[in-house]
Amino acid sequence: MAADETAFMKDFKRGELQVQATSTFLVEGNNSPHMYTVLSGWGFRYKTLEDGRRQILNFVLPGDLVGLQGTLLAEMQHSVEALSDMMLCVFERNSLYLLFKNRPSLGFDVTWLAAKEEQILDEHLLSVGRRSALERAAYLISFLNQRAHRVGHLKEGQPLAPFTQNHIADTLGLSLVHTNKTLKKLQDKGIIEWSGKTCLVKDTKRLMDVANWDGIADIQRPFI
Amino acid sequence: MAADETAFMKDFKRGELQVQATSTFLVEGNNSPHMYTVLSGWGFRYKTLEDGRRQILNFVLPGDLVGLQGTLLAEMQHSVEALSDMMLCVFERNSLYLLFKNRPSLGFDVTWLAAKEEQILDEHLLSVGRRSALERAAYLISFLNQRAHRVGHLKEGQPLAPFTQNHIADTLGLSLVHTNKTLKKLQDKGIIEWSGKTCLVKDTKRLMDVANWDGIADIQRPFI
DNA sequence: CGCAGGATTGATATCAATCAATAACGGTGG
DNA sequence: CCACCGTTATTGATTGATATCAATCCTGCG
Repeated sequence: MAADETAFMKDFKRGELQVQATSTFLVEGNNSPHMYTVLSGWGFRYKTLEDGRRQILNFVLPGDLVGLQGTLLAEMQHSVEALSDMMLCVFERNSLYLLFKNRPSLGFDVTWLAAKEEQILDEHLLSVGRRSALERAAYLISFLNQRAHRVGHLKEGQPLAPFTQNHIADTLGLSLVHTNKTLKKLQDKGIIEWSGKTCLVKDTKRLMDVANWDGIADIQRPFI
Repeated sequence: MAADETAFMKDFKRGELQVQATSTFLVEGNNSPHMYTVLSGWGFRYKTLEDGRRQILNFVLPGDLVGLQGTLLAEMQHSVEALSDMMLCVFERNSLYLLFKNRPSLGFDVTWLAAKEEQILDEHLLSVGRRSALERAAYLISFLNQRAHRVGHLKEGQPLAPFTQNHIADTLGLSLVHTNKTLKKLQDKGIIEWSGKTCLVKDTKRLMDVANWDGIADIQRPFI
């Protein structure tokens, strides 16, 4: 980001928000006046049906934009919850248009991020719709691992954390029990190691193999 | 759209493209130099696994932007196929940034459409991940029907067409046979009527009821 | 008339959900 | 330090939903 852009963003920025692990900071149906960029920590976006069934849509990591839908489409149709403590950069919803007007390149970046999110959802949908339980689990863990490394959220040899098998289940569209058995299979093959609220990937290549997945395109993400 | 914007778009526009029903006009992995807006007809976006399993991600209708991912992220990771004959408005991929620079409000609209697509994918993911076969089918048909009416693609009393139960199956993440049995159930309840490559919604309200779905927010879509 | 693509149906096989315990673990209060 | 408790993980048995297999039936069309 160029110097003048940084200056502009500083102006655009409204403050920082710290949220605690397990707290839901954006709620479906609400009409928050804010939009965020994740500075540190991670969380997830989800929707629920009336009877409580929950589907996790995607995870948010450092550099991700959160709440754009609410900003553009008037109302959030999903909630966002923190997995770890998070630090967020807060923006005023109403000033988004100013960004497009005064800094077209930043507006372009926002669109880039939106398109990227769409691409990820496409892959998730393929996964939930057409991959078997084992393939799905392998894909998800591989995806999370890769993404976490890319944004510098994880160092080499560190496990994904903290999250429960319930989170995995609700992402995969499987029951908790079956998810447990499926993860066990991956563990028995020596591909991953689940322990506590932690998942270590021991063999990235085989994991992607099982998933029948090529990985995330290695393009530089713009940062806003 | 204001008069000067129309003029600008005319300049931006590269021509029109007519595609025949069943032809695939954007292919996964390709790097097309074009981006499109749908003027008439409809089609669908999809991805496939190596062994041929196919997942339909979403449908494209008049007013939709097609190929934005390819433009921003270098490579299309899904294909697009026409269900009916379609007329497309062709744009040059490289000039997208100009649009952001010279007509921020249009850039803003592009982002709006991207966010909307994301919202729809969220709902589809919830559906495929957590709704039962019957609920899923009801949701999908209800969704398509509503969307087709909103964009003026369908008049009152007309059935959705043309598409096969195979398309439905590949959208729902179900097998063809089970999809057939599920649609039959909806038909036996008197909610829909499938005939040939056509599906008529007879009772919108009950359909949404079965699906446990509230419908698409009735916001005006920008047109590009 | 015969053919091809699409729709429909019944029988059977599989995968994943549900039910029901139990085990491991961390945190808390005594 | 220990007993207790809630959350998370694990396991086996059973049920239920959906996939697969194998026909058959339409219907529009050459």
